[in-house]
Amino acid sequence: MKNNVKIARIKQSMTQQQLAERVGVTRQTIGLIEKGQYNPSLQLCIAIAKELNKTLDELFWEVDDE
Amino acid sequence: MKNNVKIARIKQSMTQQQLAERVGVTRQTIGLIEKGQYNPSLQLCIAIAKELNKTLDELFWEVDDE
DNA sequence: AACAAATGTAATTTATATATTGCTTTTTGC
DNA sequence: GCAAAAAGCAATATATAAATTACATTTGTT
Repeated sequence: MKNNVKIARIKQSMTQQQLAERVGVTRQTIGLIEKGQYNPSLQLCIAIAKELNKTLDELFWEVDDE
Repeated sequence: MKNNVKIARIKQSMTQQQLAERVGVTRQTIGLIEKGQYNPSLQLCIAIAKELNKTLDELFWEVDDE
């Protein structure tokens, strides 16, 4: 479940906390998603993508593992 | 939670049952996703997209409501 | 070195996606 | 029109995403 959330978030100079608040989840949830340990819901993925000015594909589609 | 799964599935002349089997869920789950009543997991969205030869964006991104 | 902010991590609880079963309704081919 | 397949729908059970709380570690700043 690799993804590009962390990179995109840092490019926007946003903390996990800030992103979490804006999409309505906790900091821990964002942390685990970035770590690739969670299988987030589609709604959450969409909310994150919109906050980071990315599309689903840019963040979650065919992300090269490791 | 509108999406383009039903359209894409029919274009591939696949039944809900067949798609369900190929992505490893039940027919009911596919039915509810197509109806827009579910908030599926990212993994399932990716599996569906791959089976239908689409990307996440094509199936789930900014789908015009009705 | 000391402090603070950001992040990592872990246990427990709660909400909800998905499974299972069963029945009904619609669609499609003969 | 009839039969079978496909799809809609609903109740209950189970697995897991996400919340909550709490503490540890890292990173940057003075």
